[in-house]
Amino acid sequence: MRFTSFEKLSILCPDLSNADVLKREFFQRPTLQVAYDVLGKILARVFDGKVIAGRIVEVEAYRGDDPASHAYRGKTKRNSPMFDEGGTIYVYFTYGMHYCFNIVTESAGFPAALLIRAVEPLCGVDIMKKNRKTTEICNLTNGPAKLCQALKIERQLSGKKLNDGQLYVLDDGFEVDKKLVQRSRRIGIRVGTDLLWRFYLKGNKFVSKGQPIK
DNA sequence: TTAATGATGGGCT
DNA sequence: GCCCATCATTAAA
Repeated sequence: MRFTSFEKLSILCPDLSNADVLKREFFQRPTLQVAYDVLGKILARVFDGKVIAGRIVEVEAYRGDDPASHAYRGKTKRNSPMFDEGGTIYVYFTYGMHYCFNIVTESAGFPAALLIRAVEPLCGVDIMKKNRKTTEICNLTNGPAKLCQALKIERQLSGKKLNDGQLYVLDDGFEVDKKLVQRSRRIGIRVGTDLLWRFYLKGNKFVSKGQPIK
């Protein structure tokens, strides 16, 4: 299945003109496996007739059996997308001002998701600069809330499906050097800090610095 | 280092 | 229902 829903794509985003949309089944697998495999894939937002996209370079896994997960205490209005099938979008609002974007994984009824923490800008950089109110490339998408701002990912997408007109995950054939995939503890949490469920591409300048181990 | 900023949800009545 | 600590962050100092 090709990413053909937007005709001007090849003009605006030459790198994506031949990219494949990842099948729903890609996300309906064990969360940690998806976390590993999704590094290097492309996150593409179609908004206002334009495409904004970046390559995924840092993710964190959150599972229902994990105390750091929003789904740990069961289903609520906010976290209900985490209980849907893999390939669903989960966006939450936090700290009174930020959105964070997650890709739901596993099968329906098994709550789990991947927090996308950083992408490397590929296209629509001028739009990203406008959305982020900065011209510094390296400050556009190097954080979970930053990339949401850059790609205009907001609450209304939560619960919707990927690859359905608004937000896509694509494979452009880019091969990740698997030796560069690193694991670490997750960032910004108070519980579940022992789990090495953060995955990132070593040396990529959009990846977070990380947190000291206490 | 800390303020910004408000939705969320757990605990209680 | 009400209360209020917490929060998968960011930018400024």
